[in-house]
Amino acid sequence: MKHIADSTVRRLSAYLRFLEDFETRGLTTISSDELAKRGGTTSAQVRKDLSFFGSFGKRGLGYSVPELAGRLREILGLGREWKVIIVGAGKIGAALARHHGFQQRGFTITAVYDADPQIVGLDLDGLAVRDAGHLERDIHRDHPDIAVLAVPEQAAQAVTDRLVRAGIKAVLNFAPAQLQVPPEVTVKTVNMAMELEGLSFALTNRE
Amino acid sequence: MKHIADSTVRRLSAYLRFLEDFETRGLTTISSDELAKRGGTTSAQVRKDLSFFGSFGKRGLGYSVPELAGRLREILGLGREWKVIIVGAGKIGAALARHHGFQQRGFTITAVYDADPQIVGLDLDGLAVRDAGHLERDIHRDHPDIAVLAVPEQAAQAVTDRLVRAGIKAVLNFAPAQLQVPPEVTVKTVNMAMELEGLSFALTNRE
DNA sequence: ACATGTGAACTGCTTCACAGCG
DNA sequence: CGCTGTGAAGCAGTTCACATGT
Repeated sequence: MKHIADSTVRRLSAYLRFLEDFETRGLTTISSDELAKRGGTTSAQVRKDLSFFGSFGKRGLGYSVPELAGRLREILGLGREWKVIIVGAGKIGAALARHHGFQQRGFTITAVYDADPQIVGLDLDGLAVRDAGHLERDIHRDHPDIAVLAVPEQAAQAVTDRLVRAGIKAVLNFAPAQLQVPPEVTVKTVNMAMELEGLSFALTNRE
Repeated sequence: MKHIADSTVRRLSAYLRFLEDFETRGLTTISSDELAKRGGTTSAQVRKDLSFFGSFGKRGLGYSVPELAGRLREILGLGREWKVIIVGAGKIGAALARHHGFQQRGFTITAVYDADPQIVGLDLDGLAVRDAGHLERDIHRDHPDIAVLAVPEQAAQAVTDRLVRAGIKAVLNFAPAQLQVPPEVTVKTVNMAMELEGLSFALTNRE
C-alpha cells in the first residue's frame, strides 16, 4: 500500500468520531463539507484523505454515514479487540489503567506492571499490578498487541528494548524520551513537557 | 518574527533536554551531528532549526553547551515561571496535579478545579480542588498563563469558552475534542484515543 | 444542479551541498 | 581541516479547480 501520512490517519480518526456522533443522532448522509467543518479542515482535504482508500461517496449527494463509519473502522483496524498492557503503575500509569474510555473502541487493558515491590500487587479497579520481572513470560503467553509505557525517563529505553525483544510491535510512550526501536515497531510518543514548552514558546513569541 | 513550524519548536525542546544531560555530565561543547544523533534527526536539520534564531556555534568546533542551553531556554520562554491551572480533577486531571515533573521546568500548578461537589475540596498533594464556578473570579485575580483541560468531552468546548473569555491565552487539552478558539489563543491537544488508533492503523496496515 | 474524485499547482518543511570562517 | 550557516533543490502534504457521475 502507498504510504499514508500520519496527519491523514489522525484526521480519519477524527472523522470517525464525528460520524459516530451523527450516527447516534440518526442522520444517514453527510457531505465532505460538513465533515470538514466539524474537523477544522477543508472539504478537499476530507475527500483526498478518503480517496487513498477508495471511493465511498455518491456524487451530488455525499457519504452514507453508517457505511463510511464502517469503512473507517475497517481502515483504522478497529474491527477487532486490541490487547493493551500498561508498563509502569505510577501516577500516570495508574490513571490510564483506571481510565475506562479506551475499552469503548476495542482497546482492552489486560495487565499492568511495575518494578516497585511496594506497588506490585495493588489493585487498580480490578486489575492487580504485576511484577515487571514477569513481562517477558506474560508477553509470550498472552500476546498483547500494544504496550503503554509509563515508566521514568531513565528506565524507558531499557524497558522498550525488553518489550521489543519479547515481540511487542506497537508502543504508546508517555516517558519524555526519544525511543530507539527497529523499523517494524511503531512508537507514538505523548510528551506533556514538550507540549507545555510549545505553549510557553507561543506565549513568548506571539506578536 | 518569521513563522516557526511546530515541528521545529518540538525539536528545540528536545535539544534542550539533551543539552541539560550533557551539562550535568560536564561536557562543554557539542556538534550539530551529536545533537542530531540523540534526537533522531540530521545535523543539517539541527543547524537549520537554530539558524532561525541566530548563529550560536563556532565553525570548526560546534556549540558551547551552557550557552546554547541558555539561548534555547530564552527562545522557548523558560526563563520565567508559568502559572498553570488544571480544570477537571478526574482521573487524568488528578494524576497531572500530583505529577511534580512540571515544576522542574518552571510550570507551577497554582490551582485545580472541578464541577463535581463530591470532588471539590479534596486534597491533591497539598492543592485543594476548587469549585469550577469560581474559575472566572480566580483567573481575574491570579492571572494564570496556561490552562490544562481535563474535563469530559461534552464539557470541553463550554469550559474552553469560559477560559478564553476570562483571558486565558494557552490551553493544553486532554479532552478528545476539536476545540474552537480565537486566533490569539494557542491550543495543544493530547488525544490518547487518537494515538491508540494510530497504532491500530499501523499494526493493521503494515506490510 | 450538486457533491465527489483527482490530476495539477502550490506551499512549506526537509535535505543537500558548499561557501565561509575559526 | 572541521563544522557551521545557508541558499538551492527536493519532497511531501495541502489546496485548487474541474471533469465526472448521479
